[in-house]
Parts: sequence; C-alpha cells; structure tokens
Amino acid sequence: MQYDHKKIEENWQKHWAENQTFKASNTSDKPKYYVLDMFPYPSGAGLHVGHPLGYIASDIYARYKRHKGFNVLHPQGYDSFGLPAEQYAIQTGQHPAKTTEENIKTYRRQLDRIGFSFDWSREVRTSSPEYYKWTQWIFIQLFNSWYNKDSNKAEDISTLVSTFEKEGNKKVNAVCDDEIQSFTASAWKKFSKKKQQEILLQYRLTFLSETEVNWCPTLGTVLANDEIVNGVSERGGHPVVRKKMKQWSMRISAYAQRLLDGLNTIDWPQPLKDSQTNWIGRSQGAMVSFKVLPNEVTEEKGTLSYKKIEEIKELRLNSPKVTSLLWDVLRKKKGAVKFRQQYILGDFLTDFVCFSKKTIVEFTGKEDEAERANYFATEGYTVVYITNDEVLENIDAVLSKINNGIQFPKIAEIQKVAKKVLKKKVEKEVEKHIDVFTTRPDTIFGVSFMTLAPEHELVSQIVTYKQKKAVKAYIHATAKRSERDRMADVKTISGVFTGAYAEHPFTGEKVQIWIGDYVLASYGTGAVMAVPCGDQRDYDFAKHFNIGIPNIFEGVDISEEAHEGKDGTKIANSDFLNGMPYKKAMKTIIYELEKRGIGYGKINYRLRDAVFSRQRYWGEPFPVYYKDGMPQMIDAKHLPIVLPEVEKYLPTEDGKPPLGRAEKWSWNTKTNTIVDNSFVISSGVEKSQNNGIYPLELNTMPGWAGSSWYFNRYMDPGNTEEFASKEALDYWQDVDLYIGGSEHATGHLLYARFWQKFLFDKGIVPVDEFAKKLINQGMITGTSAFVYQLNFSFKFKDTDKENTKLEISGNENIFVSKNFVDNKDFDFWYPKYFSKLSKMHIEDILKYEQVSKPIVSFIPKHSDVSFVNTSDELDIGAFKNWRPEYNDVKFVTEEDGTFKVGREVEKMSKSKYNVVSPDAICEEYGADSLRLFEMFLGPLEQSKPWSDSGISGVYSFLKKLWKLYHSGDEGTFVVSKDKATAEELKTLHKTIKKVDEDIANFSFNTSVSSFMIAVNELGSLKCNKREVLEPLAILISPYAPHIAEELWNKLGHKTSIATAEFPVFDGKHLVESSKNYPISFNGKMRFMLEFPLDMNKEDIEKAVLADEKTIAQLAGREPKKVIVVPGKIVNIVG
RNA sequence: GCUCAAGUGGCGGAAUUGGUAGACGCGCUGGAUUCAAAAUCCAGUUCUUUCGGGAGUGUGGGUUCGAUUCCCACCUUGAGUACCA
Repeated sequence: MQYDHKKIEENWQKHWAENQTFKASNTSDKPKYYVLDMFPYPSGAGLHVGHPLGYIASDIYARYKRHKGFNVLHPQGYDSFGLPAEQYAIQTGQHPAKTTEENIKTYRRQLDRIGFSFDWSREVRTSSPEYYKWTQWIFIQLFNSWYNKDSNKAEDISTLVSTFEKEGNKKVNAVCDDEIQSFTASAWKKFSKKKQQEILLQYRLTFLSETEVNWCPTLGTVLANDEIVNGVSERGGHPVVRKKMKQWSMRISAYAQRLLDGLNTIDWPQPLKDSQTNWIGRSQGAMVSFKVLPNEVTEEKGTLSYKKIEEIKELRLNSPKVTSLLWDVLRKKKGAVKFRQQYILGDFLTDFVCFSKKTIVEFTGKEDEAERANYFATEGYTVVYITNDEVLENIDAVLSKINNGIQFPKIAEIQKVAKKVLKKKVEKEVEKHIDVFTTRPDTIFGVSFMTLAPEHELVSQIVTYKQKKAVKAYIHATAKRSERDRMADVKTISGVFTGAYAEHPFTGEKVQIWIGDYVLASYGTGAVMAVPCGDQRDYDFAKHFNIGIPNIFEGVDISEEAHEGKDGTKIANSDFLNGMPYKKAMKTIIYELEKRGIGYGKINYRLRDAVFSRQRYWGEPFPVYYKDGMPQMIDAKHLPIVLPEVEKYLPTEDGKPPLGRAEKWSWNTKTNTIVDNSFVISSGVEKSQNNGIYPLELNTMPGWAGSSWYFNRYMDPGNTEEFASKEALDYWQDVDLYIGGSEHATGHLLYARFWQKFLFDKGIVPVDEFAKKLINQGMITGTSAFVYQLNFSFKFKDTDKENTKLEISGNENIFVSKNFVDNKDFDFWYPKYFSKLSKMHIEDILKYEQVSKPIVSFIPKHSDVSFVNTSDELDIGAFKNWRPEYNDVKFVTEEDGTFKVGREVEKMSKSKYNVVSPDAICEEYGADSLRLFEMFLGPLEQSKPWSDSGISGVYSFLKKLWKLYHSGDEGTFVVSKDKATAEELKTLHKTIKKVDEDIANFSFNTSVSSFMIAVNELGSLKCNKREVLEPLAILISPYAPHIAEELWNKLGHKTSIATAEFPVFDGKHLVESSKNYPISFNGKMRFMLEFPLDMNKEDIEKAVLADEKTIAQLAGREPKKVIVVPGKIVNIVG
C-alpha cells in the first residue's frame, strides 16, 4: 500500500472524534499541563493558511506533553461577539447569531481537517448565554468592588460603606475619581440614598462617568484607545472624533503598578512586555503647585475694531431665546423709556441699555462682570441684574425690577457693590493654583513659563481681558483640528499667552502662563511647568515666542538645544540645589516641596481607565437597569440577561444604541424578568417606580469582555452554578503555554491580566497571572501575484496642461509577462501589439503637435494566486474566465510561451487575492504535510511569506518515512525484529536528543529538518528494525499525527499513539572514539585530521605539526602559537 | 523622534555557552529510469579563481589564538508608540 494521506487522515480524525482521544480529565494522578491558543473570531472568510500556524505549534506541544506523561488541557472555542457579524447583519438583515453559527461550522470543519488534538467537549463561545452569563457576573463583581490602596487590592464595596458610616471618607485611601468631596460619618448618614449611590459610583471598579471618548460616527460607536490606529478606526479605517458621553468604565488604572510588577513574574516575549510597559507608562516625579497671581484690576481699555462690531452683529442675530423674549417685551413696553439691545458701551457689549434713564439691564454670570460693573458705575449708569430663570418664570417681576432700577439711580451704592465683587474676585484669584506633574522637579529653578492645555479649566478664569480674544481664537482653532491633523504636524509650535502670571514657588518670580496644544489635557494635570533649558519642547516653545531660557546646568551649552540628559551634570543657579547631581537634587527638592507643602513626590501612569460601553447590538448586554437615573445591578441569580431581538441592527433615529429598538427591554423588579417597554409608563421615572419596572441598559460590552476570562472557563465549561468550580480552578491553576498574535499586546493581554488580578483579589481564582508562558507566533503573509497591464499616456507640451495625462481606453487590454515590464520603449510596443483601431486612435492623438511621445507604463493588477503555479506561470485560461472584463484580454508571453506573474509580499487578504486556504493544501498534500510545512517555514515567532513551493519537500519526506516501514513495489508493511546496528541507534538517539531540545526551545523548524536527516540516514542504511522504527513513529507523532497513528497501528498497537511514552535519550549510542579535528590557520579552517578522542593536547599538537598538509600551509613559516581545544578544534597562529 | 526586533547563497532558513558558516528544504544544473511526462533515484550547487588557492554572515572599527555570535559607531528593513511633561 502506498502512502495515501487522504484515507489515513480521514480515518484517524474520525477515530479521535469517536473515541474522544483528547478529552482532558479534571482529576488525574498525572501532572497537569495547560496549552492554550488565542481563540479565533469566526469570520465569514474562513481560515487561511496563516491562522493555523500558532495552533499547529501549540498542538505539537500539547501532543508532546501527553507523550511525556502529562494530563494535558488543550481546548478551543470562539470569540464570537464582534463587529463584522453585526455589520453583515446591518447590510443583510441576517441575525448575527445565525451568521456566527454558520461561520463557526466552517471553522470547525477546517480545524478538524488539520488534525488538532483539541478537547472539543470544553468548547466555549463568548456569544452563548451560558457563557456570557458569567461575563455579566464578573461585571457585577467589579461593580461591587473598590480598590483599597492600603491593602493594595480590590475589596467588597460593603467594607467601604462601613468605613463611611464610621469615619467618613477622610482616611479612605482608594483609587477613585479625582474630584471627590470629603465628608464625615454623620454627613454620610444624612445623604440621600441617591447621593450615597452617586458617591459610591466614584469608587467602584466599574463606574459610569461622563467621559471624553473616541466616537466613530461611521460605526456609530465608541472605540477603545487600542482600537484606533493612526487616528482612524482599526476596523474599516473610519475617522474618529472626541465626544463626551456617559459610559461605563473599568478602573484598570488601579492595577497599573501591579500590571507592571507582574511582568517580572511571567515568561512572555520581551517586545510584548515592553509594549505593555510603555502603554502603562509609569513615570516618577513630583506634583508641584504654582500660585496664580491676581490679574491687574485696572487694565487699559482697547478700542473695538471693525471686526469686533461685525461679531457683535452676528451675535445679535443669534441671540439666545431668553434674550429675544425679553427684548420683545422691552420693545413693546410703552412709555418714554427706550431700550437698545446689545449696544456697545466703552469696551463692553451691554445686553440692554436705556440712555435716557442711564440704566443698563444685564444678565448675571458674565465672566468680566466686575470690570463691567466698575466701568458702568464710573460712567454713571445704573445696572439692573436679571437671570434667565427670572425671565422665564415671571417676566412681570423682571419688568418691575427694571422699573425700580430706572427710578433708583444710586451710583455710589452700585460702585460699592462693584468694589465688593471685585475684591471677592481678587481674593478668589489668590486662591487659584496650577498643579503640575513633572518628572524633573530638580530643574524647577529653570522654570521660565508655564503652559496649560487649551482645554484646561483654569484658562477661562485666569485669562486677562486683553488676551481673551486671542485665547478664545486659539482654543477654537485647536478644538477644530482633528487628531489626524495634530499628528500630521507635530513640529509646528503654537500657543498663546494668557496674560496671567504665576509665582515661582521658590524664587517668587513672576512666571508667564501660556496655553499651547503641545500640552495634553488628558495626561497628568493638563499643565506643565516649562523648563526650556532641560526640555526640548519647552525650549522650542520659548525660542519661538521669545521667552527667556535660564540655564541651570553647570558647564552645559544650551544655545542650540535643551539639555535633556540626567546623569553627569550638576545643577547650578538653583539656590539650595546648586552643585548637586540629578539623584541628589531629586531627593532634596521633593523633600523641600513636601516640607513647604507645595508639592509631593508622585508616580504618574499613562494608562487610562478603559471605556467599557459600546453602542452595538452584537455584544454582552449589561445586567443593569436604571432607577432614578442611577444604575442598579440585577441580582446574579437572575442571569443571564439575554440579548433582546431587534428588527434592525442600527442605532435608533434619536441616536440611541441598537438595543434602543428592542420592544421588550425593561426590568420588572417584582418578577425579576425582562418585560415589555410599554410597562414603563412614558420615560417618566416617578411613574415607573409605582409598578417596579425600569429601563435596562442600552449599551453592550466591548469585544474584550468575553476574552478576558475565557481561559478560566475552559477548566469547567459546563458549570451552571459557578464561573468554574473551585476544584477545577485549583487543579488547572493557570495556562502553562499560551500561543497567539502580538497584536493583542495592549488590548486583550492587558485586560485579561487586569481581570485575573481582580478575580484573584476576590479569591475567585488561585493565581494572579493567568499565563506563565506566552509565545507570539509570527504572521504568515501572502505572496500576491501581479499581471501588468500595458498602458500608454501622453503629456501635453502646452504649459497650461503640462501634467494632463491622456489615457487610452477601449479595446486594447493587454497584459505583459513579468520579464517585459522593464522594457519601456514605445517603438517596441507600439507596432507589435496594437490593434488597428487603437493604432488609429494613437495616430489621431499624435497629430497634435503639442503632444509628446507616448510614455509606456505598466499597471500592476492582482491575479488570484490560485491561477499561478510554483514557477510563477499564469494559467491564462483560468485568469480570463475569472472576470468578464478579462475575457478578451491579450497576453504578451515569454519566448517559451509561458506567461510569468510578478510577486510581492503583502498581508494575506481576500481583497488582494493572495489567500491560500488550508483546505486546498490538505486536499493535495494532506494535513501532516501542512503541519510539517508550516513549522518548517521558519522560527515560530518570525513572520514570513507563504509560498507553496517548498511543500513538495515535506510531502516527499512523508513518503520516504512511509517507505521505511514498507517494501517492494506493492508497498507491503515489513518491519524486522532484528537488533538495530550501532549506526541505526546513533541516528535514532541523535534525533531524540535534538527533538527534545528543539521542543523545549520551541524551535519546531529545526526538528523537522532533523526528522528529514534521520529518515534520509535510515533510508540509506535500509533500516526497517522495529527497535528503531517504533520510537521514530512516536517522535514524529506530535508533528505528523495521522501517519504516526497509522504506522503505530500497523506496528500492532491497539491503543492510540497519543499517550505512548516518549522515547528516552541514551547518550551511550552517541559516544565516539575519535574526532575529526578541523585544523585552522589564524582562525581559518583549512583541512581535517582525525585523532582519537582520548589523545592529549601535546600529542595532537605534535601530530598536527608533523602533518605534511600543515607544513605545506605554513610554507616555511614558524608557527607562533598552537591552540588545541581537545574534542573541538586546532588553531595554528603563523 | 523614541522603544524594540532583525539584516547570512537565487529563495525559506541552520549554526544552544565565541571553535568546521551555509545543516535541512525549495529552486537550478547534469545524469539514471521512461516511448514521453509525472513520480523516483544518483551527483553537483556561496562567490571567485591562473584550479594552487583566495574572499565571504548589512557597513566601518575593536576585543580574541579564533567573531554570524561579544563591544562601539553607522546604514537598511520591519514592528510598536507618538508632543506623556
């Protein structure tokens, strides 16, 4: 019987499935080993050959561990919630559950065909209610927890409540919202229930907050930072804008330090650790508080420009409703009093003014109220202040107030009030501080200005009247710039002076306060103390705006650039820091800051809390309903909260998420069931309280929710009572080997570590890192095939249309073979390959003198790679039939009649027609060949292009392997009982050793070559001894399990090879008596000489020097030195 | 810009602590077998050469008896990150 991969593979795949060969037990005497793959998102396109790379590697490892006597858990499942299924649903109306189910079927069929040893009885799907019940449950646990910095772990919210009841929140050391009011125990008790809930929400590990989010209008959802690439959405490349929304967030920032520390305890790739470290972005430094100096009260008055008057006119047209309402009333008011609207008085734009009575009517709450009042008073006006509410509620009262004002012009009194207001304002300003975070507090004496982010809340409060216009314009301009624009020109320096000054905390000097968009509102405090001599950006800013650059470094030239280095320089011109090196200066300054109460040492993280709400349909629903606008958790015993049906998967017309379309999406707190929305009487909250029915949360959870804990579920996937049983969790503990792509570095792999740490804090899981070892498999890229379309273009000589290209279109669709592409000679192409029609066409064009000679170019077009053989020759017929527009194309072939395509490495993708399906490979060469070949391509971690050309090598290896166990033309199975020769045993044990080492190093490519070497050697020895061939089958079985099972079966075994004991290496078979020494001269190997291994150094040296080849090589020169390394090498220095 | 990884034949790649550079496979060349092709088998295949040899692991230096491996500088490519104070 000849090697028939199809029959063998089908048989064994069936056998494994029927016998559940790879089912893992949760109780075993064997040591446990957990091998995990990152579970796939089942896309509609199915698997391509790049997907199984990691699965093959982990499968080899899992099978190897079974041979080594481990109880192996090797599960697989589907990350089946996600955007593509939803978008497909939007387009076709097909329920995402249905498409997902179909895609999973395809995936399963494809996976089964490759012969993986997955325990399918443990399959999980994130989109199944039995699974997401526990995702919802974890969410509730997070909601019911807060992070205690004193115990450095998450604790139940009840411990926080009891602390509040006993001593308020003064002593609570929690990770919570930044602006939290402090309260005493008695105050806490007096708070309303709602107020208490609001406060607690600021402490919970998952919380609702109004946050600026990345909103993608095209997708109609928010995106996490890691879902945005280069300012556009990772999926689809749609633009993303900043928008404020009420969202669920996860307080991952609480775990920043532990996520960082944990990296030292796990064996993960360094680049991946580096990118998590960068993402967390820890920086050590200090907080420093700068006092803002009060603005000068009297400022010179400017004159209003023409432009400003234009602005006012516009303002008048757009005046808000209330103003126009009042204006209507004042205008119609009968009598001698005439009001004017929005009249300019001095520098100020008044709301309403009556000249005859010297009265001004103004709305309260203007930023420059004090200055206005002062001015109006000095000019002899009476000001009547009104509010919006007054106008709306009782316009008559307002009118009488105005009337009273008119009859009551008490200038002196108004001035008194104005002074009071001013004073109050000045006092308030004295209290203003700008807090900054800096990593270089030691350079504080080099501060010459400060910069605030344009969005900083203090900006509007401190800006002087004079600078207001410029500042407003700048803020407006920055807000308008998209993320992408800002990224595009990083180098442009821009900013505006606010007119305000801060006081240097040590020197007391006045420091200008600027705003600039190089300062980000989202990092630190959104403000920096600028030290131009020590920070290049500050330096550039100072240079650009002509701000002073004091030098505080001893002996450093800063005339050209800032000095950013820390070590090796001493601080100067810095009072008590003078002469200190970096480290000492840091310690001293932090001590001083803390002593004076103007700052403190601080560690800052770049890691932001993770937004957890998505405005999507196809995700986990939240177990949340809203009562009085406050979120309430549904009791865990009522889970799962199953995704409702909707008729369309789009957001609602009024902008609510798709779940807003569900008719049955309200929570009945009496029956604890999901009920029809009509029971919630209108949207009025009070009414709904009566019948205990409340609206459910409309957002769903993000893609990473389900994938952040699935590895724990595999341990006990069928458990309906618990997340996973304590016994299962204790037995399996954690993942021993995790294989997957590096693209999840700052997404899934960070969130999963976060949840695991949280679950560990709560005593739910036994370890706080879920995966001991992780390997990133490289991406397999595609090798696209290109055909080149011949194209002529013309350039007009006419200066006006110099760059206009005229392309010939129509009948002459000509593709040229790769080797012709370099030939751009028009005279070569023109006569030979053009039809009469186009010839006339070209000649017509050439009649115009202003047209230059045609330029020949070739337009590359993708061809499907399946039309191309391993020699890059195109199947022209297949290509022509591929698409209607190619039916009539002509081909310019090589001299031998073949047509060659061009090749280029690109990401494997449907749109590039370079996708190779594993099914096709399995069909032609078999799964064992595919497995061996993917491993043989190169190191696992490295990314590499796919090319079919090498696959014949592994296929013929399998055939040779098969032949070792068979003989004759018929291929009869023949294995002899004879004792193996020393040489045969040497080959076997050499291979055992190598494969053991290779697997330990995850160097699968090299073990495939050692199999080849072994089979080649045994083949030339004509070895068919059972003593060698039986262990050989086990050695190969992790890599090529089907053929190994078949041979094992033929060798007479009744049980699967899967748990056969791995051959044990015995060094005695490799012992040699002599060594063929390389003899090198000055390090260059020239020839070999054989000596016994037990020969000593001196004798070898003598023998080598006496050899005639040595004498010839030396050509009479005297050797200066001879180095003999016994068992290795001889080197002669001449 | 910063961080990380990597540069070896025509191609994928090998060389585990410094010790025979190019294992293994593809491709190519020649041969056997065949009516022929496929398949299979055998031999050769880094470059260069006056057939003695010489050069050679991105470039230039260094350490060493000896460097693909260690150190320094630079170049190129890929990945991540992006005004992070």
